[in-house]
Amino acid sequence: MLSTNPSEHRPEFQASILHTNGHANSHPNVHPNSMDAGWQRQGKLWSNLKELCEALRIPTTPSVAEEELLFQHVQFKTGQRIYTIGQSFDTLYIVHSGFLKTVLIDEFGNEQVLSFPMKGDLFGVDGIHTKRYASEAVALSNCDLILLPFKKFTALGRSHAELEHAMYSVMSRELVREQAMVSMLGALSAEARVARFLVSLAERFADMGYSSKLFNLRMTRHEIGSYLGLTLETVSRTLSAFNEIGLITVDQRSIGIKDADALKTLRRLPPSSSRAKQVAAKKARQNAQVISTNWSQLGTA
Amino acid sequence: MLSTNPSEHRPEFQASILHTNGHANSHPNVHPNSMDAGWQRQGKLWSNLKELCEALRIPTTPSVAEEELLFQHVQFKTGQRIYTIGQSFDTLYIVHSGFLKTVLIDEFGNEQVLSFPMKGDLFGVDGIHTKRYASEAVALSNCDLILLPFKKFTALGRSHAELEHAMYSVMSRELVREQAMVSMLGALSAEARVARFLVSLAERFADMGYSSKLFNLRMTRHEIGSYLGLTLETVSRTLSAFNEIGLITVDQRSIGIKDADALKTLRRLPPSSSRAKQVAAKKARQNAQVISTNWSQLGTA
DNA sequence: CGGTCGATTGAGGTAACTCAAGTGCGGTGG
DNA sequence: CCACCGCACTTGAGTTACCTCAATCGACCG
Repeated sequence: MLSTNPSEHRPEFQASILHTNGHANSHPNVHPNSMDAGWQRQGKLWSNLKELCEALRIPTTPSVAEEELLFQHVQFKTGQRIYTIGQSFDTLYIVHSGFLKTVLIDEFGNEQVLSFPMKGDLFGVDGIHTKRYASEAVALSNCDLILLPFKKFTALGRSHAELEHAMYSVMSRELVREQAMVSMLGALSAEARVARFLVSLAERFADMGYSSKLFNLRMTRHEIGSYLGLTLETVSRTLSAFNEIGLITVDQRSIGIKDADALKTLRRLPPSSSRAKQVAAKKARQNAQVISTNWSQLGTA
Repeated sequence: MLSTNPSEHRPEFQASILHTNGHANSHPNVHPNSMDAGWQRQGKLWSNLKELCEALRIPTTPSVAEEELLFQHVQFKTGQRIYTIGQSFDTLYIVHSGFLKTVLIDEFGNEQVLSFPMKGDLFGVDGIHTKRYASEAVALSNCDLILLPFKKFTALGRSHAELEHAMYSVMSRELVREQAMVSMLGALSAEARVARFLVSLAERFADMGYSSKLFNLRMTRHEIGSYLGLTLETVSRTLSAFNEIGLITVDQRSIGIKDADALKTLRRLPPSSSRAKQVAAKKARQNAQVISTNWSQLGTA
């Protein structure tokens, strides 16, 4: 069991993995509501099942609402690690507020960013299979996370049949996201990747109740590049190019979306594993004008 | 039951699939719905739970061995599609024999290969979330698949508690595989990707009881390229290069592994999102002992 | 035997990388 | 307070790894 001491508002129980110097760097940022205020007083350290389901955007049924099980929260400061590769797995995490990254680290110490979990996202799933985390999670801002011990997770599936499906669904969702990522890395140009990244971010901010037109990046160019399989210079140049074309405005970490539609459809000439022979050729003919239109959009740069 | 709903996306196509019966060229007029009674005796068309678990390499417990539930098999011939994108989801598939590919198809009809399922692999999982398959599966050879209706799948988790964990584990395994894929596409050179692909194939063949030193590719250069985010020409050139260096032998689809170790460690100068400098340095300071441990472990290689 | 398809190989182009210089911000110390 | 320094970011110039286009060749198949 976890430490069950709710009066402890500065959880040190994870100290073993958290020897990071805690510079309490509170971001000066555009928080419309509720975010940083989420864990106002030291009171809000636990959530019930209903709140957990709401966080994960899972439909709540009456039986769920009645469930009295409580789930502990835990706070992390910017730069702190939630878990490291190889660490023994026993709990999943749900982001209640804040921003994180999950990374893989290769044999040379190079980081590869895998995802940027934020409010409502579940992470830590990669630890289930081998009982050890396969990646590393780091807080990009102060974070409030809901702990979901894997044992509780599976038990929930058994006690609430309607939840079991949701469990699988959430994991399936993650898999689809990874597939989309693979597809992007395998087939899209640098500009298309950055464009899609921005659109995706905007949509996620919108889901969270923030502005999708103006927001602050929580990650560096280097981290974006790592996520997208590009160098930080390419990311920077691409953002500058989008800025010149008028698709966005850029000022350091602050991004303004000016032409979301153009960003969404931006593609450029199929650069890699494109050639799709018969079927592709047919459809390419049908869509010929679309491609050329996109070209001209971007070609004026 | 396999999608026998004529109002689905590709009614006639599905129907034709269902009529194909790998080993029995008779019964040209059999209805999909009437399979169970008629075909059971013609060889291995059903598996029990124990066999299913063995196929998935899941530990079998006594209670599993006693389970009398039967799971239907279905055969597909080379080139046939198992399901298509957007098709209503209700069953998962386990490869009993044969080779397949799963692909994503973009708006121009270009294929992006996501995986090459073979014996023991589970696929179709991406359909759980939206209730529609997010990808398309195609047989690269004649295949024998075990049908695992999702309802049965979840029910198994409930009736056999020890299986529930296995269910999540299998899905987690898939997720880790996708992560490795993302990492590869984001950070490795063309040669390293092809090398790792060959090593991975060799290991999977070994798992299946085949030779890991000499095997036939079941996919084209184009499909390999699509999978690895490369063009078919680059794949071909890289294989030729490996051949000249003596790492492998190549003759069309036939591959002989000559120096597995060299293939495994082949990397080349970190080509993309590598440079770990600042971020790594910062983290090194914060978590000095942890990181340096990792470095010393691997840096001396 | 011609037609199609997959694979190989060459020549040339270019998108993205590498290296490098320079800016601006934020923190720190004299 | 300002000088300094570290870090993230921008921007430029040169390089290269991979893509594109294209020709050739062999295997398979009706």
